Amino acid sequence: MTPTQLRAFAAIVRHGTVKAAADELGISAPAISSHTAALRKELNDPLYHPSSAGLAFTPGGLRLAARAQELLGLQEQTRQEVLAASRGQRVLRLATTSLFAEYAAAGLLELFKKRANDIEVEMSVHPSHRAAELLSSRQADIVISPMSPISTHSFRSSQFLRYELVIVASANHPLAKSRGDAATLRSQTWFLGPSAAEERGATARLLKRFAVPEENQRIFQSHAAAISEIQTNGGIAILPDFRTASYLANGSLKRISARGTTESGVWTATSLVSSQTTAVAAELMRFITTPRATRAMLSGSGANIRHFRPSVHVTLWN
Amino acid sequence: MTPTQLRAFAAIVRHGTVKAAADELGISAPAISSHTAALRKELNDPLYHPSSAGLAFTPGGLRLAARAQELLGLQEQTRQEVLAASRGQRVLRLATTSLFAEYAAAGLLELFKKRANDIEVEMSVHPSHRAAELLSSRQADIVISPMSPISTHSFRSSQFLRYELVIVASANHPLAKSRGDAATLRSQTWFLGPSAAEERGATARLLKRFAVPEENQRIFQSHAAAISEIQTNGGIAILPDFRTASYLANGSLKRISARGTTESGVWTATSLVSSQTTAVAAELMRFITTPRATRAMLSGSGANIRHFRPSVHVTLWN
DNA sequence: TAGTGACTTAAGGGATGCCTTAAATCGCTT
DNA sequence: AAGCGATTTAAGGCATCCCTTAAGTCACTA
Repeated sequence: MTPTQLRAFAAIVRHGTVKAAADELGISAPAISSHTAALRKELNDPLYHPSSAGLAFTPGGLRLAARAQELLGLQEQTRQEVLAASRGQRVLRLATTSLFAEYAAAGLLELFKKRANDIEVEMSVHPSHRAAELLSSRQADIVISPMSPISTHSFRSSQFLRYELVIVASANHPLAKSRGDAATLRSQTWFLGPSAAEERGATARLLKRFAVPEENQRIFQSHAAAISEIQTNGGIAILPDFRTASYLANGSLKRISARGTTESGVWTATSLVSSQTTAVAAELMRFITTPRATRAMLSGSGANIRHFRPSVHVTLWN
Repeated sequence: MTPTQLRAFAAIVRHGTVKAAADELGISAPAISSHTAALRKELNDPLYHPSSAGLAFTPGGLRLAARAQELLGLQEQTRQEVLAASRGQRVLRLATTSLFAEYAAAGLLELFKKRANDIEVEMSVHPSHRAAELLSSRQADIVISPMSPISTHSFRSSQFLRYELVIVASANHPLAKSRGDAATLRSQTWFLGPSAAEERGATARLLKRFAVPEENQRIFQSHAAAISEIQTNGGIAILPDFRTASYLANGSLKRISARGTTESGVWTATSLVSSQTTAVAAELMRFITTPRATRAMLSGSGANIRHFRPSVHVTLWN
C-alpha cells in the first residue's frame, strides 16, 4: 500500500475508468492496472470489476477509495506542516479528554494565544488511558486529563484544577424537591455527553455506582446538548460543579445531592520532561497553573471566530 | 514518504535512539539511517540530530513524528476495513454539516439502524461546499447539507426537511421585550456554534446581513454550548426553529423577530445515482423522506450508549 | 460472428529500494 | 589526546518497483 499505488487507485475512483486515470497520471493503462494488482493482492480483495455501467466497486474497494484519499491528503498535509515548522511556525499539540475540551479549553487557549500570537494550537480529544502513549510517541506535546500524575522519569505532570461532577435535573423535575435515593436515580433517564463513552472515567464511575442500566443512558454529541435536553425532556445529567453556578442562580437547573452523587477529579497537565519537549509546551505547563489561566478556564467564554477552525469529527454507530 | 520510511522514523521517535529502532524492526542501524536520509531529503529538514540528552528533534521532526504515527495507523485501519467489508460488514459513510450533525443526525441514524442492525455508520462533518467532491471521490456515500440539489446526471438529490434559523435570547434579555432594530442586534454579542465558521452557510448570511463585527462573535464547540451561554451571560444566539419549541414553552428563551431575523434552508440528501452507490445508501435515500424519519430528526433523542463511539475531534486555533 | 473497446496479464529493461558491512564523523569522557 | 559510543556516509549486491509494448480475455455490438 504505497503512495504510488494509492494515487493510482484514487485516480481510478475519481475518473471511473482505468484509461482516464492513466492519462491523468501520465502513464500507461497497464501501469495503473499493475498498481491495482498489487493492492488486490495485498488486501485480498478484487476492489472493482468492469460492468456495463462503468467500473463496479466492491464494498472493500469503496472503503479503500475513501481511505486512499485520506491517506494521500494526510501525507500532503504532513509535507506542508513540516515545511511550515522549518520556517518557524510554532505549534502546540494538545490532547485532552472530552469534558475539558468542551468546558475549559477554549478559555485557556484564547488567553494563551494572546501571549504569543503566532502559535497555532491543535487540540484533539482522546480517552485518558492513551495519555502516556500520545506523549511518548510525540503525537501530543501536552496531555490534559483527569488522572493522577504519571510517575515516571520521562514525564512531568502538574495538577492545576480540581473539580467535581454533580448530578443535576431541571427545576421542575420531581427529584429536584425530594432527595432521591439510589433506586430512584437508577430508574431515571440519564442524559450524557461524550465523556460517558469513556470506560474508566469519572462519569463511568458515577453510572456504575448507581448501576444505571444501559437503556436509561442517552448519549449526545456534547455535554451541553445533554444539559439542554434535560431542561425540556426531564431526566438527569452530569455537570462539572464550576459550570453549575449560573444555572442554579437563574433557577433553570437544580442539583441533586443524594449520597454518592458527586465524583471528584483533578485535571492534570502532563508533558515530556523539559529537555524533551518544545518551548511552547513548557510555556503552557508553566502558564496553566497561574490564577489567570484558572479564571479563563472557569469562565468558558468561547473562542474568537478568527481563531476557530472547523473540526474534523467522526462518529461511529455500530 | 513511503510506509517503510515512516515506520523507521516512528520507531526512532518511540525509542529515542537509532539503534533501538533498528533492533525493533530487525534491521541494521545504517538501514534505519538511510530511511531517515530519504525523508530528510524529501522534506528538506534535518528532522533530528544527536545531542547530549539523546536525540533532539527539530520542530519539523516533531510534526512528522505525530503524522507518521497517524499515517501508519490509518493505513492499518484501512487494511482492516477492507477486510471487514469483504466479509460482508456493511457501512454507510455520511457527511453532513455541523448543524445537521448536532441536531438531527442522532435521531435519524438510531432509527435507521433499527431497520438493519448490522450496519455501521460513519458520520463526518464538513463544510457544505465540499459536497460534490466528497461524493465523486467516494469519500462519502451520502452528503446532507442545506444546499440546492446538485443538478448533474451523476448525482441524485432529495430535499427532506425545511427549517428556519431564528434568533433567540434568554428570557430576561432586554431585547426579548422590545423589538430590536438592526443596529441593536449588531451591537449584541452573538454566541455561535461551529456552523458560523462556514463562510457560505445560512448562519454566515445572517451575520453578514446585520454586519455583526467579528469582535461580537463568540464561537463554541457546539451549538448547544452557545445556547447554554446566552441563558447565563446574555447575548443572542441562532437556533433552528424546530428546536425552539421546548425552550419557548418553558420560558427559558425568547425569540427575537425583528426584520430579517430568519434565514430558511432545506436540508438535502445527495448521493451518486443508484447504479453507482451502495445498497445501504440507496436505502437511506428512500428512508430519509418518510414521515417516521422526519419525526426522528425533529425529536433529537440522543443515541444509545452502545452505538456511540468516541469521536476524533481536532480543533485549530491560529 | 467478427469487431471494438476496456481491462488484465505477460515479458522485459532500466531504475530504485533496501539491506549489509566497512569506514568516517562527531561529541563526550577519561 | 585518545578512547568510546552513536550516528552517518559509502559501497555493493540483490530484490523489487515501475513503466513500456505486446498479447490475452471478456462483454457488448453491428
